[in-house]
Amino acid sequence: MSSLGYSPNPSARALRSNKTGLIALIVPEVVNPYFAAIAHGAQTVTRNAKLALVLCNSESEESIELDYLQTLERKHVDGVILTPPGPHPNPRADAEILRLSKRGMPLVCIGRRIRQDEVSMDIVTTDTGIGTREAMRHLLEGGHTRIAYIGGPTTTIAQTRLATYRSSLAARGLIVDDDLLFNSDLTLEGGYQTCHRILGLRKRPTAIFAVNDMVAIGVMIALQELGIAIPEEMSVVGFDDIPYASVFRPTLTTVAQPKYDLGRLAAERVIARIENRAAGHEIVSLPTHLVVRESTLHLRQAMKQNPVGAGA
Amino acid sequence: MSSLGYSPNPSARALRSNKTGLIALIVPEVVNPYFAAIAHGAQTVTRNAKLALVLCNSESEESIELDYLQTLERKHVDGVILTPPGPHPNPRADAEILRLSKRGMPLVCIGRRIRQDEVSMDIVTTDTGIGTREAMRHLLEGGHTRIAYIGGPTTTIAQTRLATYRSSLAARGLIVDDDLLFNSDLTLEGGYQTCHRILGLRKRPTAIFAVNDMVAIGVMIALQELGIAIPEEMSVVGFDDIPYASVFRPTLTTVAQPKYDLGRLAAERVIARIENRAAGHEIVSLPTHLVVRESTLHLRQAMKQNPVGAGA
DNA sequence: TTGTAAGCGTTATCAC
DNA sequence: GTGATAACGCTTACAA
Repeated sequence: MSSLGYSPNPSARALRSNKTGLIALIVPEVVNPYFAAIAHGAQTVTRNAKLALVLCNSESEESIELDYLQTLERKHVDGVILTPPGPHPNPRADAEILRLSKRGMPLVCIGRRIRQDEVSMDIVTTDTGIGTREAMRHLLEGGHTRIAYIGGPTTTIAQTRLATYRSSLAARGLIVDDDLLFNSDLTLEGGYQTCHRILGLRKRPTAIFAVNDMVAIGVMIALQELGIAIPEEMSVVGFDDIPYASVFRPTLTTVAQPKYDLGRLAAERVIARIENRAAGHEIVSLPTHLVVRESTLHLRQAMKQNPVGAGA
Repeated sequence: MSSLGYSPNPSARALRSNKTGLIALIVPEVVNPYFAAIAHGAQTVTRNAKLALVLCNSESEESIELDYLQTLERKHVDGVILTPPGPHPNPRADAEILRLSKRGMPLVCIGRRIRQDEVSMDIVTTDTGIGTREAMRHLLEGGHTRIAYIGGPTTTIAQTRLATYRSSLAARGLIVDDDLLFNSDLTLEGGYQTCHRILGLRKRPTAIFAVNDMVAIGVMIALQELGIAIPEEMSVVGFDDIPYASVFRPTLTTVAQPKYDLGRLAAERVIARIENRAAGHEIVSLPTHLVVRESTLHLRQAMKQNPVGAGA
């Protein structure tokens, strides 16, 4: 019988069982190490489950993502993992996500929150607040009192971070100076330009907290060009801990996100839902933690060099 | 009829037509920006062709790659794109590749050469020799006479590079000092350690040519730790032009490879073969070019600072 | 030109 | 428990 190389025909099986064995992963840019790491995590899980991971790269374009959302259903994929599409929250795409989810498509979003009241939906995200607080404490204990914050597009996550920034300052009795709040897109160039705006301030900060490692590195490039010493004259903190963070000099202090696990858990969740073992929708939140490197003054150094808080 | 939302069932269609609409991409590590860029290129093409790209990450492990090679046939993918599996050429995997190809599976290899005499096979690769020669000319014109070469595992590509290194020196009447030839694995750490070995030489070189950007950056990290100025005391050149090359400081002079196009052309070739328009197997070679950045002395600088060739 | 029937390979069901 | 049969939805070939 099967002793001589028989293997079942997956198409026939798919036709009969209504299961294609395909899981789609939609990302804005595979080339971004953050999303590559998510893909890696998801791929490992699907491989072990003998499923195929279909890679969908939306090029950060709303129209392409929307197209995928529509096409994938027709392709009869068994499930979809969706990571947030670039900066701009997109109402049409959101509507499509809701539609898919309501039609019963196993669908897990990574790091994105659709309005919670409206839908129940599977979400895998990270504890942004905790990481942000840890980073702020690190800076505050380093003696900084004027800390610039570079935010990104106004997503739920971004709002959480900003709120934590504010409350961390308040908890120390410090006043939030709105002049120190900036916005940037999530690129190197964005960070570079924003840094120049920050340095134009009358009362310069002594530290910059960026929403993202790429932005933080853009900031550092600008600082280096201007001959401003990192961390002695300006400390910098990022978010994500992408590999660039430890390759750039000085190495970047950053809030690490468990990128690989984000992908892994999302895939596991999709599979659970496909196999119908999944008690309702759920939101999973993974821990973040601060990785202290060279771009910030450590407490002891700070005490030596900046007894009270570095002046501008 | 189709006016009200009908869409054909892909499984039934696949069963009938023996075409699943799936193309597999096997890479060692998606997280490596070189392979991520290839994936990006391939993905764009498959999207336009309304096909699905199945991502297979072998974790640089021979056993996993082998497993994919076997499983994908059973999954009835329409074609396979294969990028070289890490450092060690693997006879068993190579045998499987040949078997697949002979069984008529549309299969394109990126940057890897199976023994040419033995099989005809579709290959998309780059003009390593030309890029290497350009880089060597840049260094030689910069006044360098002692140039260390860090090679990787002995693949066909690596051999081409080394041969070009030798002939470039010979063309200038320079003698190849075998003490200046090193080997490293293709990682940051590999470059870091090899750099220490290079600096242990009695007669130090004034330039280092690394097989790969990650290795080159490892070299630069080691140099910086030891307080050796780049490029004044040591020039460094890499290969690939991954994004890290322009983010690291000093920015890295490197031979750019058209990574995205590698993926794009490979996908186009697979599709051509699937559609039976493909006149025999072919080898496509894409151009490479030198990107001069901060890690090497430019000609004019070199003349000022190193009239003849920097002494050790 | 339009319509009907058979078959792709699996799985599930039903009768034995 | 074992073995035949129907049905999944499409495609294509052939007949009307």
